[in-house]
Amino acid sequence: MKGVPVLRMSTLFLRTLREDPADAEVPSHRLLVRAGCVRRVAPGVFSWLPLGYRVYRNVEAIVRDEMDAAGFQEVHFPALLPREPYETTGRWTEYGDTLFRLGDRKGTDYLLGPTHEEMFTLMVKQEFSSYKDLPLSIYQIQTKYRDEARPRAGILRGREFVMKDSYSFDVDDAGLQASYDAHRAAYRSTFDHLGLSYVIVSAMAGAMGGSVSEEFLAPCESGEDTFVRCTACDYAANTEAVTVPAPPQQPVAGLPAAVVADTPDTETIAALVDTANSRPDLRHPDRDWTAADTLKNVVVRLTLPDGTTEPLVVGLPGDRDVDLKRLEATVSPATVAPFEEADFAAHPALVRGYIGPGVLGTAGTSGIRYLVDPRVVTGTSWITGADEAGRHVFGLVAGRDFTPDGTVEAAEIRAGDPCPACGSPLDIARGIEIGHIFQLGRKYADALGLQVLDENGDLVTVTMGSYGIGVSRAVAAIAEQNHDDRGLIWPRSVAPADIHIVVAGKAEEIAAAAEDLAGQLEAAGLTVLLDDRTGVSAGVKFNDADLIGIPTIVIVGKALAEGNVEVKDRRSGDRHTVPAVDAVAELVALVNS
RNA sequence: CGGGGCGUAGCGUAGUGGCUAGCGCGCCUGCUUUGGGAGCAGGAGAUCGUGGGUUCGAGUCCCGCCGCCCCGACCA
Repeated sequence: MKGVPVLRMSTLFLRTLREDPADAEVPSHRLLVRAGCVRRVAPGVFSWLPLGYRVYRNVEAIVRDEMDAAGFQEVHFPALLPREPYETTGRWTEYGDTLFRLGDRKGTDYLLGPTHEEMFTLMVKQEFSSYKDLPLSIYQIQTKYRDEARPRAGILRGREFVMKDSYSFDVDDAGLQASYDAHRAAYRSTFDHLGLSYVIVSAMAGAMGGSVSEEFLAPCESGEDTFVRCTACDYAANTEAVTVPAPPQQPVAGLPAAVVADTPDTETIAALVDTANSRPDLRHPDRDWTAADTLKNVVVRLTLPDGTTEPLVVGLPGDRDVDLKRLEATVSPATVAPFEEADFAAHPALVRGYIGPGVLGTAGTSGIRYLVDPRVVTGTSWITGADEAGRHVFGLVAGRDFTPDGTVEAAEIRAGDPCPACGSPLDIARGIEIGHIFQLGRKYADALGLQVLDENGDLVTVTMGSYGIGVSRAVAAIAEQNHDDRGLIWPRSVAPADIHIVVAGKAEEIAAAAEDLAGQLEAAGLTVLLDDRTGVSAGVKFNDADLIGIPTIVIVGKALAEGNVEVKDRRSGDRHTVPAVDAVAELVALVNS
């Protein structure tokens, strides 16, 4: 931001708050509100005030510059979109209540774009028809709308937000991989320049469709995504995308036959294990039974986008809970809900507390789809329900006594679980999703008929990638990672100004010296916030400066008597005196370093 | 979606069915102050989220709705 006039606190449209707003919990929300950066307008909808908007614009400019530098071309779509393209790809339905829908005066359906794959696909279809035109990567920076069930944490998860979304178009898989890699590299550079620390994790494509997908997560407590990181190798994944390593299959020959036992009042795993260990006829010959010896069968109700529902049973070791997010990610776009009384009433074959594989499976008597955890491999032996009240079966062997319809990744992931890549223990942490890159493949091109002629004159369907950066969310993520108990600490690259000058003292020479310094810094191309308020005590100004979080604070005050000013580093708190005549050179060097 | 908590001035809050809804911060005026959230005096600012109900009387009790925050969603 060269040549920007000095911002003056005396006239700035800003009111800082001395106390935390009562409705803000996470640090970024609290501090962005207190520092006068944003204000809430409606649930999940925020306005930007001057200081916050400067940060926002800096973030946006860095994103734009990086995209341009990578050779991607900027376009711009409307946020208000017609229904038809989204109907064609099925997302008018798949997006469900998350889609903001509206009608015009004639009753025609419109939507506010949650993301723009359809529009980009159609635009390329309209303009290009030859392989010679590809590869192509185009992007926009635009306001998106998603009617989130639960907006939260200020601008971390809003219903209106700004996203940079890119789309790549290639004739073949190798081209898609190259475009994907180019975006991945551009994203790394972007987040580096934004001053964010991040990890790249394997992810689930979800409703977006496609195969390969990675997320850029900014690790922090307030994050909504849980991810794992290997303590030994470089494996990292969203918990939704972690694949549980399957143990080797065991020979079934020689295993004892399954035995059904009366086990009254053992509707919970804990009660079942206690009973099994306390009864001589059920005891394990060598050791105590544990919950991991049981096969727990959890029933859920899937709701498909068209509103129809179907039951699904997930079988998993009894010491594990079902992670609904993981399950939902694998069955998307269907949603998952717990099975309720009415559901059990409709399926009498399911005996609560005693459900077992006996009746399960699409080929079983119940006809209910039965998927199991990858640990339930052929040859493993289980204690599980006998499908009769008060009875369990011991020694039921997978692959011999029952055959599930398939496996599913739905069990909770715990710290210490083995890494799927190397077997070392996994760590668990939380992060904010700041970027997501997908190899979409041909889902949208197929649905919308995006084809080009190849060098042989044959029509081929284009393969696509889609890539998003949460621009407004990045502002909040940066705030989450860069603050202390006194306020924000912006990275230099996005700070609302380069230098914050505090006029500490009422002497005219002090004000004049501060003005002079501000003018020189401005002339040198730095952006300056000058606290020139009169009648405001130095303490108030110092506190506001710490709250606002410009990385370098220059105090013009009592040191001026010796011809000095003080330069304070916001992050470290270190301060030192500098001869006023040398200040400009030092500050320019500091900012450009 | 479910459960819990909350909603009083720009912000933070007190208010136990009964007087003109109180306090701090912020804001305005004046004077004094001015290096880590100054002092004194005076002042403006509230349909107590909203709609209904109970009551002689409701910020206070009841119900609906809206909004905010937190937790939860399976234990077979």
